[in-house]
Amino acid sequence: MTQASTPTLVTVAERAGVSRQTVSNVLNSPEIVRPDTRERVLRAIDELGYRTNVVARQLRTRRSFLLGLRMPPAADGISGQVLDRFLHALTEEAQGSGLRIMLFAAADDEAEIREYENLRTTTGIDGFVLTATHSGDTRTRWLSDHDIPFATFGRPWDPEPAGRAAEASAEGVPPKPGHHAWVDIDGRAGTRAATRHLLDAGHRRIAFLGWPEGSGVGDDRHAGWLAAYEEAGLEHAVVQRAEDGVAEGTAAANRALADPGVTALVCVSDSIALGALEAVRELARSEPDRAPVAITGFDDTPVAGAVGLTSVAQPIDQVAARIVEQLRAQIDGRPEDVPDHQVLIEPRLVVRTTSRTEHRR
Amino acid sequence: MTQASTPTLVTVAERAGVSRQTVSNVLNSPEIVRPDTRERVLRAIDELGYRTNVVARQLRTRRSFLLGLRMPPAADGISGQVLDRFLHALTEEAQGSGLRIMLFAAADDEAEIREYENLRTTTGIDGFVLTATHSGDTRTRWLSDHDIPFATFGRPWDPEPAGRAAEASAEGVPPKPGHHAWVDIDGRAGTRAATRHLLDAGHRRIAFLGWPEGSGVGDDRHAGWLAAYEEAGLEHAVVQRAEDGVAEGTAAANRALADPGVTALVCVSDSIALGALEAVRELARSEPDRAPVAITGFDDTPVAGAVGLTSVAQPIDQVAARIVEQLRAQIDGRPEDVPDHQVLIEPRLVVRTTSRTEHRR
DNA sequence: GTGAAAGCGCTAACAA
DNA sequence: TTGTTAGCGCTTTCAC
Repeated sequence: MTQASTPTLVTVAERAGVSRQTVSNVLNSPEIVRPDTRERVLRAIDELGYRTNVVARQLRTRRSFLLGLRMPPAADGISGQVLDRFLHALTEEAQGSGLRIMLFAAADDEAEIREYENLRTTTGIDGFVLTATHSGDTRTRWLSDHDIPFATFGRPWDPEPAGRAAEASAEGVPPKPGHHAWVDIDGRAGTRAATRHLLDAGHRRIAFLGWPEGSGVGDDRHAGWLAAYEEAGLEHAVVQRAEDGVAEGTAAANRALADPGVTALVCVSDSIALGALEAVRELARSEPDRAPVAITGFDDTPVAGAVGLTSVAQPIDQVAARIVEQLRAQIDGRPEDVPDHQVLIEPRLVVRTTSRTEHRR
Repeated sequence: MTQASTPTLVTVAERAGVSRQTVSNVLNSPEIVRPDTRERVLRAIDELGYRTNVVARQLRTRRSFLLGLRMPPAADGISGQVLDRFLHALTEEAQGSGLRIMLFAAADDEAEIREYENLRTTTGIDGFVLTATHSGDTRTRWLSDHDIPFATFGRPWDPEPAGRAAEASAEGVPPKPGHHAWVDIDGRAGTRAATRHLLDAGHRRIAFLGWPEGSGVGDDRHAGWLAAYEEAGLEHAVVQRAEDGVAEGTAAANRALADPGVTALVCVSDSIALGALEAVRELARSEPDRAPVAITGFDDTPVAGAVGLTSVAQPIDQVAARIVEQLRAQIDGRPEDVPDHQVLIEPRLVVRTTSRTEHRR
């Protein structure tokens, strides 16, 4: 009766002439085993091609080394690309740390929370990665309350809920508003760099093309433009707002360029910037005498590179790495080992042709 | 001693006053259990909030209901978006069929195969979804040889390996070259529709801007352009080839437009088409008298919608649905229940402004 | 340092 | 129809 099936701990143990848990020890606490025994066991493992069955281990240890991620609804915009890259980096980074990514779908936050519970009790998932945090996000609260490891790509955008925190601590519940692990890109720093870059080139009236007020990400980027102006001791110029999209960008740019003094546009996204590019081209055609208008985008999507758009690049790889790091520490029960629980990563300005027009007062 | 921990089959059994096995039966073969017992058990399940532990079940049944998917290297091009959408549709579709998607990373096909083996013996993954099939693909062969369920998004692009097939059958190995489950978009039909659309509008010299010869997908799309010309009984015009990319598209378009008779461009991808759009605009500026040039792209990416590019839309949702269907059948051991083992899905031409220029001979 | 026993939660086979 | 027995492959006490 040949042992044709895949080898188990017992198979290895028999071969090495030891007991089953000695093999287990060699695998999990090698330092506890005498060197020569260890050597013998390792050889048997190698000869048999033994691979540990993680399902069995999971049943025993209740740890799956699985991370759940909701596959967010396909973004219409060009900016959806960012998520794609994040997913890729995350998969790679997780794999490097012995974790796996499991995808799931959910229609909305409420459904997502239901799925957390489901995946947790059902497949024993160890933790979750959240994207697209927004103000009034109920997911982080739920996960915190249930002591489930998680980290978010994106800050908590809520204002500090002083009222609730006070109330909660009165009831003895630890107030932890937004005190979860998160990693985010410093959008403010990004647009500030872009705006400075344009100010340095001599531009004085730089319009900001943003999203409607109220989105955390959008407001953050707007703040960077403001900051650059304040730091330069200048008065800020025009702001135009629009939903994300190329056509919307064209319209917003046209409104901004109605002011004849405007010589540059800082855009909240590459989609908007692409639309602005269109508007600027049209302007160059209709008013050949007007000074060339510089443009910067945000996200550094492939299209930006393609059309020569100066843009703010998000170091997605870093984001993924830190998220995995934080999650791994939480899962291993040593969250204190990761000093930076909440990480803001500085983006990088990638200068291309659309901002290369020098201006002097 | 309260039962604070999550309920198990035993907990439910005790509550319902039956044996563990009966509860299991209620869950897995309800028709075998007497209605009133079933009712009682179900009530207990409900009251206790019991959820079956899939890990334990998996250990016993050796089935994980997990599908593996390699997260492909982030595509630089705009066309990468297609994959993003596929991933989303796949996740949703799989979830609807009780399957989950697990991601993994691999540097190349060889590493991917190693990971198949790894995931298989380690986490007991049930099957794999492959993307980006290409000629000389070793992955499908390996999976077939190991009897591992899988389905590919993309046809096998190899020529029928007559020699090897003959040799294999001589040795008694069933020759199954490319006889695995696959779903693909009919690229040929797509470009054919695009070309016809332009021919119907009166265009006669329609250039094809393609990728370098040798890629299955690219050649397939090229074939559609040829077919439309042949069906129309006309002689085909210019072909220009370039690597995928916006700048490359501009260059190729310029080469094609050097022929003054060319009035339309059928492009192999949206990236190329976007570049072509740029070239056509420039041309309109430099040679205002030349007839407007129509353009079509391929993939119907968000950018296409944004700039008004006529493009061929891939029904990704359908692809995902069929793939899950096939995989589910294989996993359940009833592959014969899915009649169409190999599915070619017809894409849809989305007409926008870039092809709206009417031409008469 | 090593081994024996127990059990994670479930289902497949058989017996009652 | 229902219950009993056994075991999936692993790790965690606890003796030795």
